[in-house]
This record gives sequence, structure tokens and C-alpha cells, in this order.
Amino acid sequence: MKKTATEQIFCEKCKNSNKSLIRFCTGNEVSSINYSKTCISYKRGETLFHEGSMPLGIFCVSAGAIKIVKQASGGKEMIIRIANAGDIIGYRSIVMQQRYEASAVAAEDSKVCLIPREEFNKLTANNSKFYEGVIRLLCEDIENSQVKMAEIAYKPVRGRIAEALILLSNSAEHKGVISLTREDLASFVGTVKETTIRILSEFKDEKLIDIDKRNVTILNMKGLELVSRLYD
Amino acid sequence: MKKTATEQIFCEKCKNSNKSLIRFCTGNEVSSINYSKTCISYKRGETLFHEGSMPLGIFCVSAGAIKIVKQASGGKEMIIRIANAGDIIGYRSIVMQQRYEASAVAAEDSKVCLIPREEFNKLTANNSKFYEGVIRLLCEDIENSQVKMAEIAYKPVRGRIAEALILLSNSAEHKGVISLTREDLASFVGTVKETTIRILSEFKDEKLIDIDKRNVTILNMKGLELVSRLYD
DNA sequence: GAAATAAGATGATTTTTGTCATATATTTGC
DNA sequence: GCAAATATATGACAAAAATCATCTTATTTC
Repeated sequence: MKKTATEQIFCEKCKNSNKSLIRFCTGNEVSSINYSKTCISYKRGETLFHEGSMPLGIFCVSAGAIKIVKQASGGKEMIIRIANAGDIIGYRSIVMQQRYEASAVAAEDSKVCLIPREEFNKLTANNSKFYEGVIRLLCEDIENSQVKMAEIAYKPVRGRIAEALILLSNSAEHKGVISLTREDLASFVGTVKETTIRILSEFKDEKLIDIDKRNVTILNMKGLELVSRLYD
Repeated sequence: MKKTATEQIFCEKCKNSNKSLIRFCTGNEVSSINYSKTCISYKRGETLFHEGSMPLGIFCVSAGAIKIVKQASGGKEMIIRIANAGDIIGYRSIVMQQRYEASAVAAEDSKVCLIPREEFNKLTANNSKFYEGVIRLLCEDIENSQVKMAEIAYKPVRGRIAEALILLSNSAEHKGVISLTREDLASFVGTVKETTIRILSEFKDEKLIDIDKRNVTILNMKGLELVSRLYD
């Protein structure tokens, strides 16, 4: 899928720069990134890259939500993580000089900047703070996926969905409004869409959340946290 | 639990050195490691370190098997990975300068070398090949735990146990003989011991494995691989 | 080597979750 | 704005896996 570039977003004007790796870059480095990067818009469902392909660079999410997806058993797919504004994607493959181990797909309409591999490598090679930041992200990924692994193994779906809603509402574009597909939410917590729909209905009946079309809003955060921790 | 040192094992004489990070070290560096490290024996069930404590250094497994364990919901525990001879443990916490996020417990009687934090930091700071090796390990950990996460979510227990047996037999001390507790095997694949025992009995009936006391030997590797992939 | 403890095995049962079918609502593309 | 495609919702049912109970067999420990 060939995508065309949209209007350029300048890193120094991007409101996510202070929380992304860009915060470690000097003015010159930011200029160089601006010069070399490409800004792309993706509609929901469009693919940034496929599992198994060679990485062209790293993607920095400017707006929207990108799901990182792995093919799993029985034709199902697992959403490893969801990247929001300020998050970067694909650094593991660049660091390891390997093919992507997962695919990236827009879970909402999104804007993303693609920083070429060489530019990224220059940064990690010359800017040790930046490099440390990358390594820190790798370590966080380990921790996150190990926690998630343990929870999928031993925490009931109900608790996992409660937890996912809390997590997603924090990083949501419009604070507190989760607009993931039920199927995506299911893949994110490691279950199927029917189960997810049922549990969301329960939560609605229990006045923990409100559902308006696709959008889920948390009404009772404390209550959801309780559900999430019920099984700990 | 205070442990006393056992006889020193010299890295250059350790048959695992060629596959561990030690292979990146110069002669001088190896000497320095030998000088600063402590070799410790652990009986099955003894703890190397606890989740939440500050790391003293990294552990290099010389013999045996160490399980990396995370506390999970419902009082259960999840075995994140099992480290065998040549594997190192605890590098993530050192790199991140953070408390351990998991505990390490001997799954068999084991011999382990503890390399002090400062020694390890010296190596990562001065030896870029070594540092790259550490980062490579971090990346492998990410990939492994993401694959495992997806499998726990969507692959049936039967397939996961088949897969675990294959994996464990490859890295086993005595090639092909798996001597994990049923409960540990359960924690490793994210299920409970009864289910594990039942499935192992099935595998025995199907002549895929042989069971002698605690020890499991694979009789039909192709058959097990088939079971493991049945659900893909 | 006997007693105590831990691990393994197995049946009966319940719970959780997934599957299949089908109806309704919502979004998208023309 | 309407038809087609997607997504949501829900019931009935099946399957997978967990729980609980009990018993046997190993393994430690004194």
C-alpha cells in the first residue's frame, strides 16, 4: 500500500515532542529529522508495515492510535500494544537490524512521521542520551509484555478488560474516550469479540462505563480499578 | 537467605563461555570478572533474588536451571523464562538501574556466578560489543515474551505444553530430559498443575513422551511438533 | 530407615470462555 | 441518501480448563 505524504509536521511544533525521544535531540538534530522525515496520514485499518518485512525507519505517532499486531494461533491476532501520540514504533527491528516481528495498523485515523533508518542510526550512534532513551523503551517493552503475559495467563477476562479500559482511557486522544473496535479491544486483552461485548454490557449495566456507539467512556474509575484488582 | 560461595569456576574454563556474553570479553576483562565474581550453589527451591529488591549484579548460570518468576493474579505465579547454563539473569534491572521486576528461583540444583554491578557496568561502558550483546538479549526477551503472550492468549494448553517440552528439551542440562516439577511446567505455560499432569498423561498414552518419576523424555519429536502446531 | 512433607495422579464437578447463529445498528462508499 | 459492508448485540450451546477432593507415590529430613 503506497501512501502519499501529508503536510509536514515540524517536530519543534509537535506537542508530543516533550514526551517522545525528540526531547533528547539538539536543535541541529531536530532540523535534520525534519528534513529527512515523511509525514503520512493513515485511515483506520490501513497498514504501516507488515510482520516479516524489512524496516525502512521508525514511525513516530503524531495523532491517532496505531496497533502493533502479531499473528497468533487459530487465525487470531494479538495486539501487543497500542501506540498513541508521542510514541514511536519499530525501533526494535532497527536496533536489531531485523525484519519486523509484528505488523502495525492504524486503529484510528492517524498521522505518523517516518524517520528513515539512517537518520535514526545516526542519532543512536552520536547522541548517547537518545540511545539510552531507546534502550529504556526496550526495557519498558519487556516489562509491559511480561506483565501482560502473566495477566493473560491468570487474570480473568473481566479483570483484563477493566484494566485495558483504564490504560486506554489514559492514553486516549480525547482523554477518557476509548474508540477501539470491540474486536480490537478483544485482541488487546487476548479474548474474542463476543466475550468483550458481553463484559462491556455488564460494565454498562453496573454503571461503570457509558457506551455511545463505538465510544466507551469511564463513569466510575474507582469501580473499574476494583474490578481490575479483584483477582490479584 | 545468605548463601556461601562454592569453589570458584573460572570463566575461561567454563564450557558455556562461548555462548554467553563472556565471548565478547578480552582476556583482561575475563580476569577482572574472575576476580570480582562469586560462585554460588543453589538447591532446588532456593531464591537468588526477590521481585522488588535492588540488584547487586548479574547472575551467570553455570549449571542447572533458574526460573524467572512473576507474581500473578489469584496467588498464582508465572514463569517468564527459564535460564540454563550460559544464560545470564538480571541485566534488565542493572541497565535500567531499577529494582527487580521478577524473582529468580532455582528450578533444579544449580551453580551460578554473581558478577557485581560495577563490574558489569564497566563492561557495558568500555566494551561496545559486550553492550550490543546485552541489547541483543533485551530485544530477544521482548520477542520471546510477545510470542509467549500471544500463545497464552490463543493457543490451547495442549499445544503450549507440547511446545514447552520441545523448548525445554533443547536447553536441558541432560539433552532431552526435562526434570521440571509439574507445577513449574504449569506456571511456565500459564496453566495449573492438574491440567499439566493430565496432558502429560495423554502424551504418554500417545507415546509422544516417556515419564519416569519427575523426568520427561521426548520419544516422538515430530509428533510433538505436530501437536504444538495443530492450532496455528 | 521411618516419619513427614512434597509431588504426582485422577475423578467429579463447576466455571469460564469460546463458538455458532442470527438479528440489529452503524458506518462507508457511491 | 441509500445500499452494501462492518460492527455490535445477544441467545443457545459446546468446549476447554479450573477447582476441589482424595489417594498414591516420591523425596526429604531427622
